[in-house]
Amino acid sequence: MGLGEATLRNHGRPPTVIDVAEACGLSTATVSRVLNGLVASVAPETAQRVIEAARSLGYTPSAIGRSLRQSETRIVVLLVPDLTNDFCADVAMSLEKALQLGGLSMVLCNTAEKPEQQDRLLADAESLRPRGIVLLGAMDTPRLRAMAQTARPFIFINRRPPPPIKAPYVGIDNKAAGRAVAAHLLERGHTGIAIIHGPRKNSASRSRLEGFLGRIAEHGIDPASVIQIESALTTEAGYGHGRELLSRGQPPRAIFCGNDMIAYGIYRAAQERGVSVPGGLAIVGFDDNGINAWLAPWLTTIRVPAVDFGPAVASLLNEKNTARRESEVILPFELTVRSST
Amino acid sequence: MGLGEATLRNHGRPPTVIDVAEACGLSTATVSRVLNGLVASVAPETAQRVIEAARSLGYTPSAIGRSLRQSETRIVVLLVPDLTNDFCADVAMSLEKALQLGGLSMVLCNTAEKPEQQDRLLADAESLRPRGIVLLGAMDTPRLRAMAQTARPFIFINRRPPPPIKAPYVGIDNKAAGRAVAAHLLERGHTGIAIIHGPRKNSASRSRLEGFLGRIAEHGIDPASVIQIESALTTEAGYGHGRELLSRGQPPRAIFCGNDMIAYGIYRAAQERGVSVPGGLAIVGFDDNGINAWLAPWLTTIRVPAVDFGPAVASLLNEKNTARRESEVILPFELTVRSST
DNA sequence: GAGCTAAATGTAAACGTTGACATTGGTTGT
DNA sequence: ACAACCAATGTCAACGTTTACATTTAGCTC
Repeated sequence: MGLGEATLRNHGRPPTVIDVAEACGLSTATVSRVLNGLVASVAPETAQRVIEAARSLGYTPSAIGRSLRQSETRIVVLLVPDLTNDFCADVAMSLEKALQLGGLSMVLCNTAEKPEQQDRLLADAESLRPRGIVLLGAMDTPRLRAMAQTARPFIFINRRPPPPIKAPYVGIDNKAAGRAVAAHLLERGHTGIAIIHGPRKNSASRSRLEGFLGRIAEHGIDPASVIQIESALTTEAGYGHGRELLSRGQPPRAIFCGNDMIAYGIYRAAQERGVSVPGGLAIVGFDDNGINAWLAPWLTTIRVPAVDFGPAVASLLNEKNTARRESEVILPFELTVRSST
Repeated sequence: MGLGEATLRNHGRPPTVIDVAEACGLSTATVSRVLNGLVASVAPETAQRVIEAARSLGYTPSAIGRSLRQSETRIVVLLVPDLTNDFCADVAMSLEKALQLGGLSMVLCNTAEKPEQQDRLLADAESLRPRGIVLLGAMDTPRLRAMAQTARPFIFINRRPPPPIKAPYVGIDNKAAGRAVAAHLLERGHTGIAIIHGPRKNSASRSRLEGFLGRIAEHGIDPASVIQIESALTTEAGYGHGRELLSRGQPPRAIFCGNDMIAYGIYRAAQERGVSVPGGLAIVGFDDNGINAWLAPWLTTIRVPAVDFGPAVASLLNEKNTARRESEVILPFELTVRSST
């Protein structure tokens, strides 16, 4: 049997194009042509012979060999800050799906919001020579700046590339979203407002804060009267800040959270202190995690179309000269009003 | 400047080990030795020269070249059925973390529980020549059987390898878990029991069902009186079955769900019909998603240590002869009793 | 100082694939 | 009959890295 033979000769390694060529008495070039669908210049019965030989040997082309020859892999690297965050998971899944359609594979790495880890992962990514590198929630690190000058396509999601770097961006209009939340809270007559936002280093957090405070100011309220807290984007952090805020002499009556996770934590803190929502405290989240529909049907939040991010990124990657293009895809958001405001 | 020179010569491609060798006037062998930490047989000042040249050129070794030479990549492929499921996300994240420590990268693919898609992805995975292939919730497909005979390490999570295949397995004792849930419900005096389980094709679902019914029978109840429903493991499916069950003339008074997602759906259906939990209906989930602590603090469920799966899988991958070894890692589960029972 | 050893470095082949170019043999046009 | 062409297939180099083996050099010993 051919299979045994090849296995033997290759010392346990998978069969190569040479094995297939020998098995069907043709050259490697012809085998390659057939297997890559260049059937135009191959006789039909020859093609058939190749296909049968490949099948009987259980041949699968080596992506390594192909990549080396073409000096290009079919891999895209995605860096996320936290996969347990629903939003990240949705983006990751939608990107993987979109890439699958184009025959690309996705390497997923978790930066855990740690700059050093991001740099380590960027180095690993670089050595993979991927088709592109996608950063969800990028941090401004030395290696990022260094690598951004490369020809390799970089795409930023949710947080814009740090200033000197020019690269495509996919996200929403965070400033407008911040304004929308402020407008909503003001319209409902809420005062005593607090905002628990993400790291100021991130363009997304900054823009939301800016939009939010801007709208507040327009309404004639002193933005300085708004309690501003910089926080990690986790339930635990939200819960901690919630307890602290609610134990103040004059606790806030409305809180705008950097994401839904924080909002969950705040909600828990409010419940524990017997503060009613929205009567005693209004809460607004951000992202509208898919699970909200089932488990947090009370949460007013900004719906971000996470599953649309993947296709948008994939199509940017397929464009020519993606690297140099400073294109932007701004996706629509939507204020989802529920009972927490 | 060296950088410009190399860039020019390579026509925009990243610098290679040859560029570095030329830049420091040494051979590629020496460069390779230094960069791979074989410092033992290289003079210290020579090593320094190499390192500086590499740095000034911005050299990053190509994983492709290395892989080709060593006919082995540093990639592990993980196939999951649904990344929006918290449990899958936790496993994926913990595996990625564990692999990172060993310098491995993780390619993540979504099978969406579709057999054809799993087979397509398995073919892609094979061509990547990964260090190992990890299947979370594997389906029994032709290609899986074919590939399992390969020397390449396969590891099964949560669902055992389909019978003829021998491969390492990481999971919990599903039968015991099923028994534990039954014991708990019986102890609380619940009758009129239903079970909404995952696909019967999967060993995990089957074992749970078996353990559950076994324990019921031991209690003197006819297992045939238990309503059994095979279902997809999603909130939507749970909600649908919940509505149907609760609209029956004699609705069940206790439901054991295949995972927490289904339980969320059931809960919603119960709320909508005004059925109290656990008074009118007891609900038990499975997995204990991390978000439960915050958003579903009412759900009695089996806690599966998702974040321990990654390290367990990683250590199996690092063992020698992983492929042939039929090892098993059975992780502990825990019945988390909350107010839904 | 010849002979030996060990340290430091160099040489070259191999990994699997593809595609530019070369070759073969047959067919058409004049 | 000869050139020109076309279709089908083959040859071979290149992609970037690592490593077995070869070579050089310096430091010893007797």
